[in-house]
Amino acid sequence: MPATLREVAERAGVSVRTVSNVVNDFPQVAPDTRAKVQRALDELGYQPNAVARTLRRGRSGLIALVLPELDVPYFAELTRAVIEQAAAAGYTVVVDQTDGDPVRERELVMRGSRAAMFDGLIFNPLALGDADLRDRPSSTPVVLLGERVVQGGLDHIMVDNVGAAELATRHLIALGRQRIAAIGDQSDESRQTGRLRTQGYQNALRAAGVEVVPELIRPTEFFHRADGAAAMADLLALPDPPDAVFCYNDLLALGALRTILSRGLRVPEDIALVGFDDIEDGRYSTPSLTTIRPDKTQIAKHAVQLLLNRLDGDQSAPAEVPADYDLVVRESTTGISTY
Amino acid sequence: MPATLREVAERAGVSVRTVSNVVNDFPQVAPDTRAKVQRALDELGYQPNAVARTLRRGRSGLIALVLPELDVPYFAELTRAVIEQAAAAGYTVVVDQTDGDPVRERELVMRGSRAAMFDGLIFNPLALGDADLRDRPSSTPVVLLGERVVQGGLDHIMVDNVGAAELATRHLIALGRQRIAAIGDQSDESRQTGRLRTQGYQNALRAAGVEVVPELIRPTEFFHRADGAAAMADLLALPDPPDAVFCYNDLLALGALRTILSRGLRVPEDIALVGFDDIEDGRYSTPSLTTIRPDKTQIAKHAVQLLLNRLDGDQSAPAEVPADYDLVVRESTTGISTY
DNA sequence: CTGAAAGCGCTTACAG
DNA sequence: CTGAAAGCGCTTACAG
Repeated sequence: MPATLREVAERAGVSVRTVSNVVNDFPQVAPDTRAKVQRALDELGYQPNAVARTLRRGRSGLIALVLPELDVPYFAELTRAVIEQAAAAGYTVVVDQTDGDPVRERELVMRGSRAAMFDGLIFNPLALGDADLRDRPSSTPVVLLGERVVQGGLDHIMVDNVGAAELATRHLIALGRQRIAAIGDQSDESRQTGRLRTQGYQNALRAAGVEVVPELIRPTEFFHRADGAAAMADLLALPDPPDAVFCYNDLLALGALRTILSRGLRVPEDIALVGFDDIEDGRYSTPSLTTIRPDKTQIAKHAVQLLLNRLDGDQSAPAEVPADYDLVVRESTTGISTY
Repeated sequence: MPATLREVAERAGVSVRTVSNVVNDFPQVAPDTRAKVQRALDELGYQPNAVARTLRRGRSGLIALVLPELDVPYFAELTRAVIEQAAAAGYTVVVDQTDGDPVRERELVMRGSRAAMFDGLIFNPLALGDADLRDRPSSTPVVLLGERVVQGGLDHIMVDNVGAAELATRHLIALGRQRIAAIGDQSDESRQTGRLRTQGYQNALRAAGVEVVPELIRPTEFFHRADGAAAMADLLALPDPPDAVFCYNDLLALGALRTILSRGLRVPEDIALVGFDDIEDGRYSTPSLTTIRPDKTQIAKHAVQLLLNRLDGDQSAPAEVPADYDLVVRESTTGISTY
């Protein structure tokens, strides 16, 4: 059992108030009282009880980051950025994973359960939408990440998926490709990302006068390597396979790359590839991956800042913050230069 | 402000005790009392205060997983496994990242700070060793992961690094390779992993009568792709480059692979490659990666089980649990079969 | 500069 | 089956 404040006070022959003053480094403590208390503190190896302190103060110093999947590199990299930003503000981040499961998302965000020890939440939903989030019983501030459209009056940071997908597709068009496929469309109403990127892809094709061919738009259930590999196999089985593919994230692109190379085809000579996310894997694949790079540091910075504002009592209208992105051109569209 | 138990009690015209009984689903509540209370609960949107509950109960239902780096795929994949195992036991896992920084490791594990709201800790140290962990002031149970040797009387799960490295190296020897390099040695006293794997590598070479060539053993600061790429470049600059490389993790191997391919060399024809960890990236690279596969599910299962035992008051001697592993042979040593 | 005491929001023996 | 009350370990206005 760790020592309590009262035990320290008894040992030092002072009141708990004075011990608390010393523990919290308050200035108005007489030097020799401080020394006496400090000795008792050391002897008993006192550690403040964080739970009691939180109950009393009304703040834990903890914020939760709730993400679909920690082992998706984009989220892992984003997590690193959020942890750094929060640490700079004196907050500790704890991370939780939902697998995009609506039940788990609801449980974590509605905080019915014991997860409710956090001062605030940064939440990237996959399944939950406007309706679910509208009347949370909790007053814990939430900042939303990602494309799930929520009009429910919560701060929200997202990349312009349509614009980014257009940019990626235009790049392939500019390369002179004519049969440009897309991997990652999602028919599921609750998954917005795929739909929005398909929209941008189609916009770009139409603007360039390139025909939109439905069979070149491949839906996937998830955005994992395996999905990309399978979708690419389907595309290669087409009578007239594509000469370029826009994959809705880098994991899909890496899966597609594996399939292409395993058939003895070349990237980008036979098929050019563009991904999305700029995860580290894509910088080290051969060929390296041309991709859309969302500014993860900026996303993290905004998310933490918005949350801190709310914690400070900011009552202003919910913010809709667009995150910057750009196109990073690498070997999967320009070719490998062996040196 | 969320409603409190007392407010619900007043509204329902009962005592807090009765409300608590309803909230916690205790059976001995009269049906109509229950209904009355339930109505008040619903009307006020009552959510129990998890902090107060934890203070009172002495348990939060939260366990912390403290890892060096979340964006290293091995740890991300391990995290998934731990979350699954803990969830099965009714615990929620929160994850924290130390970057192997001794200051952060100490802060989190010694729980000087507000992180101290967890019932238990699963900790993979990088910098902290025996001495540091010996006299923790806290009584929160800890289970250690990884190779950092700790005799301090804590439960500990680790893979046999020496044995696994021998297995990997023997595989390369069996392929007939003669100049087998190693990437990932660590001279730093506090980093055990590299040293142990080098030992296994050397054991295997000696047992096979292959000369140990110091210049073929490359130290790296971290176990990241960039380190592997740089170390491989050094090896290729040697007058007599290796014909095989054992990389101490898959990330190093993926970096090395990138360097090899970018020089126009072939894997495995010119240089065979073996990694360690079996991360998903290595299953989708071209060529796919031969690797040592630690049983991550088993590690997670043991870690959670050991922790639960301690939480249940288990006072037995600290356990040293070896984790299973095996060699997964893929294209980076056997060659790519295009189909 | 320090003490005695209230209270954060729960849970739970103790009565009845 | 339900109420009045103590207490988990802190922090902090209120006195002095």
